[in-house]
Amino acid sequence: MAEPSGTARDPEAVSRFVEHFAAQLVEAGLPRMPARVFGALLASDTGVLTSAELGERLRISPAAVSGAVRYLAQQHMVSREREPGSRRERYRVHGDQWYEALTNREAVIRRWEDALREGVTSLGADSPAGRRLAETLAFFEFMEKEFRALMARWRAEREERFGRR
Amino acid sequence: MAEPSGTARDPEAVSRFVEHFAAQLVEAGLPRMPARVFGALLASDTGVLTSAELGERLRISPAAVSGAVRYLAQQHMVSREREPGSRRERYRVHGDQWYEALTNREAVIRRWEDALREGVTSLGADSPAGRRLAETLAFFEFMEKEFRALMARWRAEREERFGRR
DNA sequence: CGCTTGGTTCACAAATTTGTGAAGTTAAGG
DNA sequence: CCTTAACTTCACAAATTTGTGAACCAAGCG
Repeated sequence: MAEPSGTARDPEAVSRFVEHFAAQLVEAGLPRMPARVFGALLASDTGVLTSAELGERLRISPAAVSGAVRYLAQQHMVSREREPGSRRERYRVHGDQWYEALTNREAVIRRWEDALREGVTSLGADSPAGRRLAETLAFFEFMEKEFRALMARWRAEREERFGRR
Repeated sequence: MAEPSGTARDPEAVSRFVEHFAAQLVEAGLPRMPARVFGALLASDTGVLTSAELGERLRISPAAVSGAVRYLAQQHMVSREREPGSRRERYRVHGDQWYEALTNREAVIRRWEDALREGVTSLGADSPAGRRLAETLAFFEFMEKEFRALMARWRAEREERFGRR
């Protein structure tokens, strides 16, 4: 009932991919369960799964699902949708949304910048250390600016190659 | 003896910056000790400190220093230098090196791409899930390519603003 | 050659994180 | 209203990670 029966795929193969991909995400710093849940969503045909489906596919408790999706939603890697007229909650990976979230660490970078600015003033802009911090700060500011342009270019290329969503 | 006495700074203020900045890095996924060590190096005037100096400033054991610098060196965030004719080991943050390492997750991305490619074949390039994975893969390939150009632009801007190293 | 200083490795205790079962909460459906 | 389905929250046990002291190693120096 989970997938439109159009494409019957080997669940073994799907699971192998999910676990392998999740392992890479874990290595990159994502907690284990969120990584697996994210992998399962990515590998689902519709890109939407309910909590129950996630728990079943990954063989984890409802509590684990709950924790994982809360984390992912906070990171903007999935969106939750309350299907009206039903108690089922559904989670979705948007084609765009998710990788923006992964790379877009905007908020994180912003806090680094704040800390660096604080450092420059408190160590003195004229001290050698102050200069090093200032340069680092300039780098992040540069990246922040350039990144917007880069994402815009991607959207253009994407639309051209995959069509609009 | 640690710093050239030219700029006498408030060690309190330095420590505050180090801890605050380290906290941000930790939040971004870096382990605690490496983050603190990195902060201490960033905030030092020369950008070079010995193990002993690091241990003293951060109030941590030699073992902790050893572990932290091993980690940082592996991530290419610091380089270790064996000062010839002395047993002292010195650790350095290069102006460039370090932020390239932080952003440049090249190896990580490469492994994501591999996992995604595997997924596309095993789920079928024509299935909806396969198409989603393919699009994700295309995104990372795009980023990888663009990122090189972006770094080149940064080096140019940097040289202009801060002079060559 | 030994002594001594600077670092590394190892085993372990402490702290943190993870995932679970069980109890609690909310709202649909009779 | 009362029942029940679908989560969520909580307390706790298990596993993992962290940082330390202690033993160990390597290289200058006398």
